[in-house]
Amino acid sequence: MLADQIKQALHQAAKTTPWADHAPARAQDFPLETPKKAEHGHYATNMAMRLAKPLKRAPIQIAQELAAAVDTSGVIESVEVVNPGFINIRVSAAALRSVAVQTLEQGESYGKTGVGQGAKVQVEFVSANPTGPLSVGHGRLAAYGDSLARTLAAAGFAVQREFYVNDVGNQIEKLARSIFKRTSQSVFLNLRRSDFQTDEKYIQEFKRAFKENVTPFTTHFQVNEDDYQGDDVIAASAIITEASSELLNCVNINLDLFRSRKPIPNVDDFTCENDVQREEIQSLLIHPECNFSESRILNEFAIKAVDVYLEKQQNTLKQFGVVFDKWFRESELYQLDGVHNVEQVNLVLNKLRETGDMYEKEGAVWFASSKYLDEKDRVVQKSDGNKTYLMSDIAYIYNKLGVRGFDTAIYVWGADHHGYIDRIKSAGQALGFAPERLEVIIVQLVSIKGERMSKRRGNIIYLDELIEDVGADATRFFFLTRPPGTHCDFDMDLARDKSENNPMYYLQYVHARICSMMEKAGEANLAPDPAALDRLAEPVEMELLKLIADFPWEVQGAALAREPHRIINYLTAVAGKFHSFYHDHKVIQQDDESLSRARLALCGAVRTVFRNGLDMLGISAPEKM
RNA sequence: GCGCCCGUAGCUCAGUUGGAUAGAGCAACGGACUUCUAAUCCGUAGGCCGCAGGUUCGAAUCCUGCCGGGCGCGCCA
Repeated sequence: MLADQIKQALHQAAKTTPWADHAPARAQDFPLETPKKAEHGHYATNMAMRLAKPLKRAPIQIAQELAAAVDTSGVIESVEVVNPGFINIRVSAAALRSVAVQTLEQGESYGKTGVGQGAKVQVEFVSANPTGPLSVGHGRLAAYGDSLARTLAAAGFAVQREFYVNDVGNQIEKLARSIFKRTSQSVFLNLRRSDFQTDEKYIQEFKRAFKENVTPFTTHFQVNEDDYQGDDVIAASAIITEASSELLNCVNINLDLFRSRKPIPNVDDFTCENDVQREEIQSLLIHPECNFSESRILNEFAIKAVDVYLEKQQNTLKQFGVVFDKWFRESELYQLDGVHNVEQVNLVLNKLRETGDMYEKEGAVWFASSKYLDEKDRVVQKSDGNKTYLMSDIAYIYNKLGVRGFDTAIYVWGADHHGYIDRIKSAGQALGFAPERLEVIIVQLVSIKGERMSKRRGNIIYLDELIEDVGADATRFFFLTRPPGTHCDFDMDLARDKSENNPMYYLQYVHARICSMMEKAGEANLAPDPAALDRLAEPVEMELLKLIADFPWEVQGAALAREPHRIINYLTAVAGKFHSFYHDHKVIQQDDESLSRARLALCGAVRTVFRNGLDMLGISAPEKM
């Protein structure tokens, strides 16, 4: 890329100065910036000012020494030293023109660089609990994580996108119980989803019928504060029982038992010496006639519920253009490891016991996270024997960095999780991983402005509703236009706006405009011709070429800073320049074929930048608008 | 109370490891379509960069204190 060539040249020049040993060792570390003002050149370096202090010399002199040594016979056309010590660099027109040639040659791979050196990076994001639909907050996480992954891939990292599924624990049990209750209700009410045209109608009738049938039964199977109360549970219940008549049968039998007031045997009614005995009794309790027990039903519901919600989430994300490479289930960490014949959680637990990072106190097992970054120690195994989510998370780190060998694991979390950063990083350190291998990025929460449809469910809006309302492109655009750390006020009215008020079209329009122009050119038998590029001489054309040259540099910067929003800023700047150029200069000129071909080549390069840039954002590049 | 994040134009926000005269979009006002798409362009107006100190050649950016807003502080996930 052009910037690298400049750095090389400067690095080379620095070697011949009196202060050569103070210059950066590697060319890629040579400071270079792109000035805001055109009169400050194409590139600038503040090297001299940085060295003024260590060298105890006037920066302007250092700058002059460097400037004098720069080879101006290649891509650099001129260097200029300005107070207090800036060195402004201009690139030759030939070098700028060759940028367009490269862009057209490289096509979809233009913008890619090798800084990542193929390092294995995992981006874990969204990771919502499989207990409900995705919200708009998840949407921002999805848009950010996915664009970050695309940007990292373009910068030469080997990226894997992962979604962590919390499929064990209290939340899942709670969900299973809620679905079980809803299913019992539907059996009692004798309602079947298949008798209704849509889920909405079914849910509506379900709620109406339930209200009108208040019996002792309803007090037993009533959903309360401890249950998930959303309508999606009613739908999930229907989906599960439609797919499994066996399970529905069990619910039926359970209801019969309840009606006949036969007590449902429970393992807690017996005294158990130990877990083995407890399990034996549990298995004996399975009803002899129908081979079922309520806890078994709940277990079955839990497994199916996770599948149902996961599939829904996957569909929503797919509509959003986000596809994960791996859906990692927490339960995997509790499966026996074939090599050591022990659960991964216990493997890690024992490992940390040996290093003294885990200890027992008051019947629980604690992680000594305060030895590292945390303010206090945390429980990983409760006194009832159950592991906490933190234990899973610790084992998960080991799985990522130790077992699967990612060089870097990036966690993308919502702001409500920021309190866990210290403990998760502590865990990484306790396991012996270098701190920089575990990154946590906090994405601030989303609020909705101009929202009108929030009456039904308070302020909760689901991601699929948002996508349906404003479209996947606009949704992604508005989430990505801000850096992750800022609070996002989502302007529904603006996002929904299908007119020129919507800034997203400003970007897409560039692409559509060029496509349409290319079509016109084709009719006139004109094609882009890089060989004609030396016809380009207008200042605005050279500025456009310079911007095109910046693309790989911008992508690289966005990837390394984990800030994909920079691509939007960049594309907006290119769009402004392009629209301005388009307005002032006619591309297709019947009486000047070579100029037409040259400008078409320029436009083709701009189009490539937009295709690739929009792709990194996950926003479509329409050919017509 | 403690911790993290944020505070920039009327609104939503950029501002690249500290750099040159702080920028976009929306809203407002005034212009430009017989022309490759006006979903566009050109111009005007709009600012104690929350406040006060400090660090230095140089601060919106780094440090300290305060003010205002968001979030988090469980043997919950």
